[in-house]
Amino acid sequence: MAKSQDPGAGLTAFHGARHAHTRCVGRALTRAEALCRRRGARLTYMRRRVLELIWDSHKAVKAYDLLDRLSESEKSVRPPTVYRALEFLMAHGLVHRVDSLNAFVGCSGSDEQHNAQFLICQECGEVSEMDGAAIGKAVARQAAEAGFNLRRQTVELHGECPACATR
Amino acid sequence: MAKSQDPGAGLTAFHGARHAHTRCVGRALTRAEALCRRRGARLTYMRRRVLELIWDSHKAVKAYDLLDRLSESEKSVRPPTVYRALEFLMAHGLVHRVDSLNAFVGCSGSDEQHNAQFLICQECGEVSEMDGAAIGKAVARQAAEAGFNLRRQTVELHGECPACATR
DNA sequence: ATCGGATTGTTATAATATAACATTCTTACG
DNA sequence: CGTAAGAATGTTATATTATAACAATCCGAT
Repeated sequence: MAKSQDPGAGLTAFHGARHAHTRCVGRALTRAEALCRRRGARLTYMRRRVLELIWDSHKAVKAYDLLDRLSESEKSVRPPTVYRALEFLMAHGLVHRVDSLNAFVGCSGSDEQHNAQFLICQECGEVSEMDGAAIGKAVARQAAEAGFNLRRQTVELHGECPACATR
Repeated sequence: MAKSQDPGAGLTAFHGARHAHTRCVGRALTRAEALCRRRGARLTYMRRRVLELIWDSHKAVKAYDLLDRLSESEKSVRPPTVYRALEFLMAHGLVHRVDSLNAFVGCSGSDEQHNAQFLICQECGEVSEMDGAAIGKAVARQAAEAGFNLRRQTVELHGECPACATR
């Protein structure tokens, strides 16, 4: 249940230097389109463009890097444009904000509401999303014990990904 | 083991509107002094001043709020001064940065290295530090399963504290 | 065809943080 | 003591991240 049958495409795995990344991007865009259609939300040109750029790698991307890259292809783009697109994408769970990096990463989880946790490699910068049920439960339980009404969790784990750790 | 014998002074508890807060501040300063003496670190006037201001409440404080408050008592203080004091205090584990708030909170944990987790009330803004062993273990285990070499964790839980939840 | 809401453009600025170099303070040592 | 060396702070400037406010445009429903 936790393991993917397709190594390299697992949702919680780190990705090697050369995996078929086009597929990751394709999958993300397909999912975004389907999700927006279902919800009657508009995946406009700019929003799709930002999503593509975010999925350009498995690293978290800074808003102003997106801005620069957009400004290469489009005519000069301003901060609000990028932040609005990010806001939309986050609202629909297509992108996550990584608070400890002030950066954004594509959501590789399910459509459903999920408590995302992130493994962040300090070496290569790759970010891997987990839906760690055990962590989620431990968090929920401890919050409950403290009489705390839990609404949202930020779990960001910094260290070395398997590839960088063994290097 | 998880429960404090002294309600109102427990390390992982939220604090009521009127608890004897002078004691919290006093405890924090005493601890800071002892710790710095032990380590041969200098708890200078400015560092102590910043620590006091942070402990003025159990809420997370923004760097520029510290700046403003310092500028009331001292002659105009500039950002680097505050950030340097914060850097020192964080390096010695006397203060934590709450990434999801871009703000800082006094450390109420032990001197030892601890994996702090934060309960953050969205209503009143109070922040309560936990050292949730269960969470820490779940996190460590899941990281290990992913072949991830864990170095640092950011666990910030947003919701309503007991007082605000029942209101 | 056109009205109304959603989206994007544009300008300005707020909020957060650090670089780089000058000055002052403290301490250890002669 | 006096002073040299390193630590800490002051100062100036600027980088980075994010949002407010209002104008223009697009797009779908009537």
